[in-house]
Amino acid sequence: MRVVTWNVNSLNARLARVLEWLEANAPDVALLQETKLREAAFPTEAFAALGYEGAHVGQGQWNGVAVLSRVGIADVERGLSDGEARLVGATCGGLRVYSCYVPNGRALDDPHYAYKLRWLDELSDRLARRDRSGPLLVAGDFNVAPADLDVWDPAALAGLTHVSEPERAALERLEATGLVDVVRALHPDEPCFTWWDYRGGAFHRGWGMRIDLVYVDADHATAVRAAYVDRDARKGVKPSDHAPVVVDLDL
DNA sequence: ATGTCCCAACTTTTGGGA
Repeated sequence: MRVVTWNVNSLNARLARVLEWLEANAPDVALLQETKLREAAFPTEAFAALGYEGAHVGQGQWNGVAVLSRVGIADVERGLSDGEARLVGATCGGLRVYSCYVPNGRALDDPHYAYKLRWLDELSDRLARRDRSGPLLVAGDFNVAPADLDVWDPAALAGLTHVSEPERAALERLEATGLVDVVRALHPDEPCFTWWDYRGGAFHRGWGMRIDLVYVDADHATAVRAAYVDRDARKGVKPSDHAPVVVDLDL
């Protein structure tokens, strides 16, 4: 089974590129973030034409998460207690998946930063109580770089969000529910950046971060055959500022 | 590091968010 997670930064602006990518890479399940669409505006027919069913939690201008699947969608789970469109879960071909869009945090002294930490802890609490009878994959834009290897220059980011100790500790609590960061597990020494700012020529300068993560439950992490970032998708005309992260599993 | 992109709006330019 092939699963991809991708923060598309507006599904409206990115639809042609997303469809092209789906056709070329043929994932069984696609987890999208930042659709920025009302639920009524979700392009159900365009995805159906490629064989995908969708489950979308949208709120319009901001946020928005979706699951696309060509192996079935059941037991859709919508959101956390904050009411924002940042989490959707579903069971696709026997695999339980979650598409996550963690709050950005903005700055360490911003109320949005405390909200980010609370949101991650609520996600951890939810996953700690999960049904462990089948395989689980939790992925999305976590807006946290787990370690210094995951950023181009730790010194340049000191004092900013995405790299602070409390954010990293919140990710560690999530992992402690029994999850494995499979890109890092398969590539222990490569940065594997997933996001580059649109500004300042960041992509070409290599100023990136690994903030889009794929977690698989520890019992099934050994079923992962490949886990990689498609950085070519960050190139070309009207790219998202995030690249897709692909995982192939032999469940 | 902030040279961009995307959205909404009493839209033709600005402000908010990332």
